[in-house]
Amino acid sequence: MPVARPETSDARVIAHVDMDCFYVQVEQRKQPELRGLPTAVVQYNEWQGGGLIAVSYEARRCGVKRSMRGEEAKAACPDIQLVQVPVARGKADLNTYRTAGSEVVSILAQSGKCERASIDEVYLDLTDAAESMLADAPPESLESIDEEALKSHILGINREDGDDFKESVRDWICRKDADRRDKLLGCGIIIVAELRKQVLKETEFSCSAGVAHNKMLAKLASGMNKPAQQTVVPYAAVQELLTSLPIKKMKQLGGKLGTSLQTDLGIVTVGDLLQFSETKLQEHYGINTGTWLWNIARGISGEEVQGRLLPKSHGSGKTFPGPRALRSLSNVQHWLNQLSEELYERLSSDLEQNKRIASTLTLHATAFRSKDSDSHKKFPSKSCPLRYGVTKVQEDAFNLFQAALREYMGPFGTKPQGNKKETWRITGLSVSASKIVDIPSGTSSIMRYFQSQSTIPSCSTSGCLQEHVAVTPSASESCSEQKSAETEAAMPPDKDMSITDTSPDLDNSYGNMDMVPEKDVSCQSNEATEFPTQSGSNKGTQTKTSGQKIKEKSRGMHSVVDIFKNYSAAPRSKQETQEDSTVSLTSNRGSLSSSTSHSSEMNKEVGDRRETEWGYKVGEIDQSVFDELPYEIQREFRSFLRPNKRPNAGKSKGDGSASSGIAHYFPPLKR
DNA sequence: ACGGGTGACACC
DNA sequence: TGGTGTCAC
Repeated sequence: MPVARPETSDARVIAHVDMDCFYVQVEQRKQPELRGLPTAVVQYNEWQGGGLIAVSYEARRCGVKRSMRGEEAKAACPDIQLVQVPVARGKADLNTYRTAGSEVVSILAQSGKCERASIDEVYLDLTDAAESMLADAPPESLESIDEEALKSHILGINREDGDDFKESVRDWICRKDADRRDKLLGCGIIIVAELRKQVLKETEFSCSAGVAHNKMLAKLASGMNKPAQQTVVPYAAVQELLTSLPIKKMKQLGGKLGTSLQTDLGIVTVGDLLQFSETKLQEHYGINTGTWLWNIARGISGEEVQGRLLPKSHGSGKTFPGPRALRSLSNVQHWLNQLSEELYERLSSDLEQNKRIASTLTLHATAFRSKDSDSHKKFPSKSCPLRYGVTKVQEDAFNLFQAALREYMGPFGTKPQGNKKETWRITGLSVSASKIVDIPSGTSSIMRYFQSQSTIPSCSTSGCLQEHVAVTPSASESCSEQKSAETEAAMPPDKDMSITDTSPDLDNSYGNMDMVPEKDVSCQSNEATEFPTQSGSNKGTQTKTSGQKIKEKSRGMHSVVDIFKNYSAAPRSKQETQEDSTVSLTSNRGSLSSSTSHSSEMNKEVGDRRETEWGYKVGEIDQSVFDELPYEIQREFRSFLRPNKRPNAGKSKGDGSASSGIAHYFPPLKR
């Protein structure tokens, strides 16, 4: 699965910045009295003291390790301070850590291309910055070198002898006869040291870093001297570093592939790997992975730093181990509601802070079937278009679950196999949102994407759009009677922490699956209109929530989601994919209310040519589709239609031309 | 059948 | 595609 990326010819300067026991630091910043004490962050304290997810270095010295239980940690290190992960909606809530991670990213993103690799890790491409420094103010010209930079570990430079190691570091950095690549790394050292100091100053978090010519080596280096230190891999040190390195230490080789290398080919160290020809490796692992392996054995990796500061998906999940497994639909629904709420909260802030909307909702679950044969059949994951609105996400998630459950339990209708009821247990649930696209920034997003519609070369005609949209799937093919009242009543106010599932189990049997209709059924959402499921393609997610919507879609309605999808498919004008370095922390750059004079001018244009220039008519977007828009977009849409009421109407001419004729197509704002 | 909750990515 | 599997922190 790793894929080979040949090294670019020019030497790059890549840094990997890794926060030291990040969750612990976040908690210690919140509670400074914990600083310096052996500390661990733990979640779910009920069972054996909860599971550790971060351990301070003081605690590590006591022998505490990640993946210990809280009680073990206490045994190993009686003084350890255990801090619990915040809990919301009955599940771990990692938002404080995400936010803290964003703080760091927004600092690190200032100096070059930046990739948020995980919640506490960042890659930086400092090539440009290093080259500039080399040109304008090379290290040898500086009268003093940053003290932090002088503390760097430079592979290949002996650091043991005495306390003049800083001198040797200085010498290395300033060597004027050095290879250009080394000079660039020398600049990188100084830049990274500076960045780390800035991170420490502005966030109080310490971090470690690796500086090298590619991501793989930088990543390797960042872990070599922790905490709060940085390590550099000069080109000349690569071979020595790698030859004795166990392959399992290399990223991507920590799992099955690494094991296979070891057991099938007898490869333990990268040096061993070096002995194998590229073709030999390809024979065993395919062309891509083979080449990739051959390359990394030589320290070659051309993987680029992706300019991405924001996640590409959001997910919310929870496991229900052993005795806590979910055994009833109503309990599953309850938890899906909780997960969906959290997910939606995060989607909302992504929209507000980053102006992005997600378009796909996916449900994952892990399950077991108690009786019966192939019990390791996987529970299928299912996805559908994401409709904005908490209850919509909740409904869709539940519908996806039911569709998947039917598939999982088999194509038998409502009858149990034999006389025993076949039962299921759910041990893990998660909902996630993906395919996140930027909304055209600033103001008038709606108009811009309308405009973009007419400029998309390949797929701008309404015919194409229509076809695309006509069968916009949603989660409700399996749309069951929601029986929400019943469910609500049946659901005990979350006593879930009790060891067993205490909720009623009435509906846990496939024999009782009448509430998960196999065939068509009337879909009772709020506006419940009856409709037939599409006959042939009973394939899971092919129908719309309401019959009304189906009808209207087939008349040529357009889903806003599709519009956005098409928009994002068009070449963006934005040159670099790197977002603003102001990420989320700086809570928002102008909410939609911050409009510009641009908008009024656009409005005028819009007023007259609405139906001719664009591939379709504004009025063709019906209410149900409108409802799928994120609330903020609805709001903007509305202001677009009624310029006089636009938030900063002051600047607008507000000719009102659109206000009467079109506005009635659109319902009151709904959340 | 506890390493939990999240994420990215390659493959088909 | 959407769905699956792997990997990592």
